[in-house]
Parts: sequence; structure tokens; C-alpha cells
Amino acid sequence: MERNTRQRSAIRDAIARAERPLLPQEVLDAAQADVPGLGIATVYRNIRSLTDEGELSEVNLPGENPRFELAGHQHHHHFQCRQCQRVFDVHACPGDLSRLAPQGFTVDNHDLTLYGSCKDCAASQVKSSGRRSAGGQSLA
Amino acid sequence: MERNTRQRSAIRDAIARAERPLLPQEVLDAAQADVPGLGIATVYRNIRSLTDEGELSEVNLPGENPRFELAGHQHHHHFQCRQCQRVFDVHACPGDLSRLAPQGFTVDNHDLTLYGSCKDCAASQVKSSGRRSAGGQSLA
DNA sequence: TTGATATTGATATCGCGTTATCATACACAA
DNA sequence: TTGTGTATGATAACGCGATATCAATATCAA
Repeated sequence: MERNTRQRSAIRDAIARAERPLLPQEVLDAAQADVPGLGIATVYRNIRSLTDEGELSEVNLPGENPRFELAGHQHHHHFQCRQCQRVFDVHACPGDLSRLAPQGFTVDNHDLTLYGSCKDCAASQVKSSGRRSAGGQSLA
Repeated sequence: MERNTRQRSAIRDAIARAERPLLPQEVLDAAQADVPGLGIATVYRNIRSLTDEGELSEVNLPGENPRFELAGHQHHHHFQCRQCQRVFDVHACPGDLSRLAPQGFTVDNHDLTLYGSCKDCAASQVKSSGRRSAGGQSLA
């Protein structure tokens, strides 16, 4: 890949605008706003080359297909909304978790995924089901 | 599924003995010690019914196929060894991580995966590559 | 503007984990 | 022990995300 095509720009821009990891299909949907005829094969091709070139990084959540976001972020984590399934970046980190591992194990990194309601979904839920913060929260 | 077959027992026992989440293929390998002719279809069938009945629970790690372990464990986490790829239970937990989420987000649970060397691999590595604990550890 | 060639879009195909199919073997109540 | 109906094993088939194919199109150096 070398040429600067409308498709490639639309794909990169869509991911940049989202500011959260996107599935290839989400990239397609978003980038079709710029390039209506865009095909899924082109999305996969460009996601792959942009990842190989280091512009994108792959984000894997438990039980989910890979998503992609702009590379260059520091060590960070992710949040998945149980309502809309969208994934958001979490720039905070609990820090060193080596102590949690069993005796004799060495820890060099960790992945953390938070689950709950995103801002949008939490807001629309307050109206219908009333207070949520009173219950739950046990295993947060 | 109702009958008590050698195969079903071998599958359940293999998972119980492992004391860690196993891939279906790992279940097959382990259970074939008891029932040599065991087939992969039987493993999938029984994993499914045991899971439906609540005896097993599914364990999903980022970018990995589902593993299965005995159900009934409390909230816990997992460790994956970068050398042997095996997954182990981690019964410790960093606790409430709600504070890490962005403003307006509500957190009701989390998944944590630790990465590094398991006891076996860490031990065999010391001999060949010398001290490991001096380097790395930055993002633990 | 033109020509060489990389890229695209449609779609067939792949890869692989998982499930369905079906004849045979086995579990278990009677 | 016997009969009935479920479970098994071999393997074909499925589902679906991802990639390969290839003719048509677009990019970009000249």
C-alpha cells in the first residue's frame, strides 16, 4: 500500500474520529459517510496495512472479535457497555498487579476490561428504570 | 443428556483434575487418558450440556477461544503464561475499580488477565537466560 | 494528459471452531 | 438378561470472520 486513496483516508479518519476501538464492520459503517461505495474488503485490507505500519493497534476483549484504534496511546484499558456493546478507552490503570499472581509466577503485563453502562446508556436508563446506583455495585 | 457414560465422567474428571480452564482440545487430550477412543464431538457435546446444567463455566480471555472450568468458583481472575499459553486461576482481585471509569459511566464488573511466566516456565527459564526479574516489570 | 500500475469492489474462497448427521455401541430399567 | 432408546465416534457440514481473486477504476509520476 502506497497510494493515498479516498478510501484509505476515509478509513483512517473514521477510526480517528471515533476515539474508541471499532470493529471492521463499524469502520465500514463510519467510513461510508465519506465514501458511500466503500467495500468491506477494502476496510480489511487497509486496517491490516495500517496496523502493520504501526498506525493502528488491535484491541482484543474477552469473547469479542478484534477492534482497532489509533496507535500511540500509552498503556490503557477498556470499558464495554452492556447495553450498546460499544468499547471505550479507559486511561486510568490500577497499577502494579504482580502481587495478585500465585507464588512462583512472574507478571509482566495485564489486561483489564470494565463492564457497565456508558454515559449515553446510563443517561437514558435513569428515566425508565429509576435509580441504579443504589443496588448492584458488589463486584465492581 | 442423562446417562452416566464413561466418556462424560472422563470429561468432567479431566476438567476437575486440571484445576485450570481448558480448551476443548485440551479436555480431549486429558480425557483420552481415561477413554482412549474418545472423540472431539463427544467433548463438545458434554462441555455444552455440563455448561447448560451449571457444572462448568466458560472462561474467555482476550483473543482466545473459550475455555471451560468447574463452576462454583467465586469472582476471580486469570493468568496466561506467554510461554506455554496455559491459563491459571488467580483468586486475588484488585477490588473496586469503578473509580477508573470515565465520568458518567457506571461499572458493575470487570475482567482481569495477568500475563507472564507460570511457575513451570519461569523455573526452566532461569537456567537458560539467567535473571529475568532485573529487567522488565514496567507495566506489571 | 497520459500511461503504468497500485487499489478498489464484488464475491468466491478459505480457516477453523463448532455442530449436525447417522449407523453403531452402550446404559439402564424392567 | 433383554430391549429400548440415548450417547458415542467419524466425519460432513455449518457459520462467520477474514482473505484471495480479478476485472474495472483511480492514483500519480512523467
